[in-house]
Amino acid sequence: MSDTELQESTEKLEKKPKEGRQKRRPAEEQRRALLDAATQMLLTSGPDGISLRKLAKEAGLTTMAIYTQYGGKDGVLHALYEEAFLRLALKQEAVSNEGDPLNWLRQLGRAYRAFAIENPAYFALMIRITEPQAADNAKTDPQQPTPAREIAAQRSFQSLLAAITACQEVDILRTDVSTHEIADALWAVVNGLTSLEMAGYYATVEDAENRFALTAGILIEGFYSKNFRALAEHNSES
Amino acid sequence: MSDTELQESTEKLEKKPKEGRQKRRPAEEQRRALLDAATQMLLTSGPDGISLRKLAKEAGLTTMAIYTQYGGKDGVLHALYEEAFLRLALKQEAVSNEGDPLNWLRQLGRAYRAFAIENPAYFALMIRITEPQAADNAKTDPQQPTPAREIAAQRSFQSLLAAITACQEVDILRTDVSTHEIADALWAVVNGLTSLEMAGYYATVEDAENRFALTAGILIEGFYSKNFRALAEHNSES
DNA sequence: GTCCTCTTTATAACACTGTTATATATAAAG
DNA sequence: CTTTATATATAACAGTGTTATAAAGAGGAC
Repeated sequence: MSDTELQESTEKLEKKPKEGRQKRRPAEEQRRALLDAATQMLLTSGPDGISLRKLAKEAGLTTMAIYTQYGGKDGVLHALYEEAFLRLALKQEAVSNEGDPLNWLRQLGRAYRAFAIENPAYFALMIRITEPQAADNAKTDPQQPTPAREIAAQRSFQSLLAAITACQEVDILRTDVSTHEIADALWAVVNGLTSLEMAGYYATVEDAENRFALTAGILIEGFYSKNFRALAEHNSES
Repeated sequence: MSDTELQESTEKLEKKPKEGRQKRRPAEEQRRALLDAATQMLLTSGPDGISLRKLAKEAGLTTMAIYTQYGGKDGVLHALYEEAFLRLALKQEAVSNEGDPLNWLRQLGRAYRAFAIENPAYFALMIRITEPQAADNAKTDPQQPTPAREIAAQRSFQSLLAAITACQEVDILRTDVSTHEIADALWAVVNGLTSLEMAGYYATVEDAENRFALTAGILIEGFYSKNFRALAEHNSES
């Protein structure tokens, strides 16, 4: 399954720089038409609502075209994954990185949550990647802890790393913990909170916002450097 | 879908105290045989590996028996959900609540992670409950933020609430934040960290353990009361 | 016990799903 | 132009969950 994805990915990468013109007239057009239909189907019916037959009918093609273009359903979902992570990365990069780096970091967390709220279908798809597979992975190769599809997610992680680094450079955040460790912690918490909210765990939106602000806020404060912590406490007392 | 579950649940509750003997000879036996087969199928093949036809064949029954006993596949999964949360609750309650309440709280978090590692299939099923449904929920009733199946999860939440309350009573944890708010924060973080670990996000088990200890530790410290924080800092300096 | 009623069966059909053979048509290469 | 390889369309395959429908069983009424 994952082998097929990797083959299809490398195959695509090898073909593109080879020759400018594809085999049949509308080859790239088919890919786009297919992906557009899949995107609309995802947004309206969710990840489970995507069917190959409906997809082919919607795009005006046969089922086989999906296999030649994407290698099957997994390939289509994989392409949607990439689109989702790309959109998230763009939203993260749209956050202003000028001024207070701590504010930048906080805005990144809020942007993550906002992305999920604005694009619930994309977020559901992203979560499905990051889902425990239980005993199913016994069929696939047990190694490979970081799948190839995580590469798409790495880009949105760069913004987080940059913001944390900026905070560490001006002695807001601790430097005795690595940037990556802090990023992992913040990402795990923000993702966990957002997932629970999207799953309807919190009764109201206000509840979700409060829980998010409280938990994420406390975690960030936990990574404050000694000097900045003393400064923050001094300001809160005055 | 969820209506069927509720009907099946209440129907079962009304039938049981009515008369001791069921209609056909093996009625309760069928339920158990079905659920045992489903459990084994879950443990060996994961949540997606459960098929009604294979299930019926394994339990020596026809497909229809599943519908009369559980109302369909969702009913079977629902029963497995309950079993999973019951096992988790038992594991949580097995944690010693004597001695240091802060240690009790920490052990509860570790027990949650240990449960996931020991029962990956059950955990995958529990996560599937707590999964964003994206636009799919447009078909079901939009209200009802807390489904009936969460009742099963409430029991394991009680241990967490009790531990936090105990910590608040001896002035270890803050009391200006409600017990439930702290519990929500801790649960979100522990669940988020564990989900990522089970999804293979961390390269090694050591990495996962370190991230878990760091993040959960920092969050708990963030809920320390002023007196306890001062005490803890004093001890660490000596 | 007999009759009636109602639920549970068993068999099969229904409407799907993703995937894969296979033969035809089409494009590129020699 | 011929050959070769790829993409297509059609259809079949092996599944899935769910639902009609008719036969068989159990429970209560008389």
